[in-house]
Amino acid sequence: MPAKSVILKKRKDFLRVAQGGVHVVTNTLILQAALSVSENIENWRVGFTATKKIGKAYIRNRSKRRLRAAMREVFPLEAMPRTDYVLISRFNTFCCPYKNLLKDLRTAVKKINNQLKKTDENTADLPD
RNA sequence: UAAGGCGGUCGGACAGCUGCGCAACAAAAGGUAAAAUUUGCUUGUGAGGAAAGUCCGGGCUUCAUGGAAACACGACACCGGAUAACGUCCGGCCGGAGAAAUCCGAGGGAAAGCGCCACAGAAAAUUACCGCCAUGGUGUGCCGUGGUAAGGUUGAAAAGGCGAGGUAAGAGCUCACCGCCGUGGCAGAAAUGUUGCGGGCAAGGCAAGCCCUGUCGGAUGUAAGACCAAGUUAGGAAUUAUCAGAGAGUUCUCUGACGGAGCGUUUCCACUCUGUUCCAGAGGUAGGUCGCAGGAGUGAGUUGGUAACGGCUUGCCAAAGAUGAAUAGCUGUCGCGUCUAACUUUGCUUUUGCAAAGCAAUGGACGGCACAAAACCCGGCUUACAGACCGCCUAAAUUU
RNA sequence: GGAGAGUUGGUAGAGUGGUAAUACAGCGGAUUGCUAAUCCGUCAACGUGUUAAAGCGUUGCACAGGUUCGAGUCCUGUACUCUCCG
Repeated sequence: MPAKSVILKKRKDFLRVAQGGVHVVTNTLILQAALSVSENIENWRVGFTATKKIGKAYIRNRSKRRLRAAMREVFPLEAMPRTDYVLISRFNTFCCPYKNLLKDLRTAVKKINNQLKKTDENTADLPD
């Protein structure tokens, strides 16, 4: 298990993941991911986003907190190293049952890992 | 009693497990040392009454500066006070609502000027269509001239109102009362109230139309601004360069004059900067550090004041300080709310039971269970807000 | 965090304080053997009315107040949308 998760903070990182990566949509959240560009980082990294569309400030804050709490339970078991994840909250992230949130996050992470592996193999096959 | 009004306080509580930001402390590695870094069964601490809207007023910041005058632009506007200041607050006046407590009001000027008042109506501000009266003519239908503004019609609004006198008919033409305007007395610090005298209607509404009068205001917002600083990039050309004097000694310095520039514009004064022109520059992008938490602060007592608020004494806070933004997630118990019953009440039935009503007690179910989260800091305003509690006031209604 | 603009039929989009234009789309009709194009009419909501209409009334310019005889327009507050500042 990695010692500590690294939180994404820079706008650049978010844009790179959103444009260059793959994404999975579930009922309660959206997950984006891309391989990390930095070679030094052994651990996975993760960022959280909530748009103004889903509500006012206190709703956005709590949505992100719940995502963070769910991440702590799920990611140590499921996440791949040297990968950047971005979790985006949806309308019902704020009010849905916590168990649903956990379940959705687990399935989303598994799916996205499979997709990442595929793309990784494809790029490896391509001749430089 | 229930109802209404005003002011104030609070804004779920406790426990467990897993976590977050900041500060302190300790340890680790590191190095001359320090900073930064990592770790911690360590310790402490961590959202609001509106943190919100960004609507006002300040502090603070930079813009190369201060003062005066005029102009422009904007805000405000009964009177007096409070305040650092305000469009805020307090007290009073006037107008309106209410039975009262109490509440509401952008509440200066329309006799400085301009503008607008659609349609309708004769006329929307020096007006006359129908009327009424007098008089002349006449074809006896009516027509002309003059007077008048009481009555009619329109409209949101019609030229003081109402009554009496008066008159050809009428009219503030005259008079009483009311209103209005001017002016004096008294009360008051003033707004204003009250009262006397005079005028004789001249003066319709709109200033949240332009405007006038008075008061106030430079712009900019912590993405201000200060500092450190990867990467990248860093002197050429033309022409000899205001005037006078002095020093040094061959392009510099000082003094004075002249020209130019200096926080909306113009002018003046002082002060400062600058001295041939053009391009490129004279560094500061990514990133980081500071700004960044104790100040017009607040509890209690006392004192001045009707009050807002001020003075004095004494206590409390220097431990929120983030920046894709911490203060949480889950579970349990209690509390709260809603619903419900095998619970309660009533009716029926010999009982079992059936039906209806209810949530005061008992049991159960459901529910993040008000509005909403600091983002430089204060004083206000505005808007959102489940529920709980406290104090004072009113007396229409009901009861005793 | 800060600064600024806007909101009018289904859509676009005018509108000096005095009757909510215009275009497109839609609907109905004319034209045609049929369609397109063209031309004419209609077109905010609700109520009333009628066999069906016409007509009549009320409310409508994001929402709520205010000024005014009268607000889409002027003033104040609220909500929402968009743009700019890195």
